[in-house]
Amino acid sequence: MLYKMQNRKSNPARRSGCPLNASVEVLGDRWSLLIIRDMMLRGFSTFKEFLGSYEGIATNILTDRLRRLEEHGIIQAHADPADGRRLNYRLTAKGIDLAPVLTEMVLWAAEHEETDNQALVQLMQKDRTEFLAGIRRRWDEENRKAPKNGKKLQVVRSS
Amino acid sequence: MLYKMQNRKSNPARRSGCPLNASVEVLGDRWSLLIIRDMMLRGFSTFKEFLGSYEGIATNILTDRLRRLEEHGIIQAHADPADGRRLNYRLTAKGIDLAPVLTEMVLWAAEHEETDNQALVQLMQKDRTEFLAGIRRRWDEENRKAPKNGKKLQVVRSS
DNA sequence: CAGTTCACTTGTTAAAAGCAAGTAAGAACG
DNA sequence: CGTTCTTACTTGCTTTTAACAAGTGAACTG
Repeated sequence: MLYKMQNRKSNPARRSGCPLNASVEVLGDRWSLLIIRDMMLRGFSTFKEFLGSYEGIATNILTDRLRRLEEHGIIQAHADPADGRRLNYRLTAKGIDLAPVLTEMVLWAAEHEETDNQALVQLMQKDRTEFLAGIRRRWDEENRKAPKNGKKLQVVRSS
Repeated sequence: MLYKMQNRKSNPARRSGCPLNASVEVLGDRWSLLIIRDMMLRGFSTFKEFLGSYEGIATNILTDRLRRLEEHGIIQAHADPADGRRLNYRLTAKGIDLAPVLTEMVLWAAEHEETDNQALVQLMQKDRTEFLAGIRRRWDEENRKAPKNGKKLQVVRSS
């Protein structure tokens, strides 16, 4: 098992109460933020889409990260009403609130590292507030229609 | 060896050109950001101080993270002119530019997780721009006096 | 109802983290 | 000026986590 099962409430033995440490314990690995990026910026929502992302995550790691993000209340899995095999993962309010973090990380890297995707970066640089408002707007819209058809899962996880 | 040695310029085989991925590859682990926090917010600068931080990093991991952060140009080691044993680590301009990232991570965790240090959080919430300006100001001051006595190391690393 | 797609599992190997102990260069004290 | 202490590491070993490859079962598709 990749991660020991933990009571899904609050903080099961955190290293410290520092808020930065809390963020690091949730997001401080090589994949979680990339999954959130794919959902927030590219509109991805399924296992297969995440798998196909350029960086190439392994299936077991992806499964584990999706479970962790769900345990931390950052994403939620919804059964697709049109296809029983498919799970649609969506960002929660807590998840979409990570937009400023992602934005600052993108801006920092764009300034100090060699990176691609200048279009996105320029959007962020031009008016960060408006960029964030746009992300929020899209999320609001998706959530206004989505919960009607794809209802929350009863059984979140089998094991 | 904890990390394979890599040419210290630019991007030695990055997973993708996405700026977020660049940030994640540099900062996406359980310790780097905490070390940066200690330097930025608590004024720590020596190996011993980092070691004593609450989360309890191991000596070999700390050595490795300091080396990585230095390789990425986020910190710089300076020989202490008053004590030849001691190295003073200081944030570079690239390093201090991480202040907005840290701030957003702290604010996110403060809002969505159970955390301590409400004093710091309220400072950030009240006026984020002024908070960031304060960090920058302190860094400017420290750099105005520091480079005079503690000059840059000739031999950065032995191996 | 044979084949395919989707979201995982399982098994194995590689890499990284964590722990304990040791070390070398330098400083402080007597 | 030699013993002791401090700082910043190394080294060796064990545990945990990540990565890679292959397989599985339920659900859809032609």
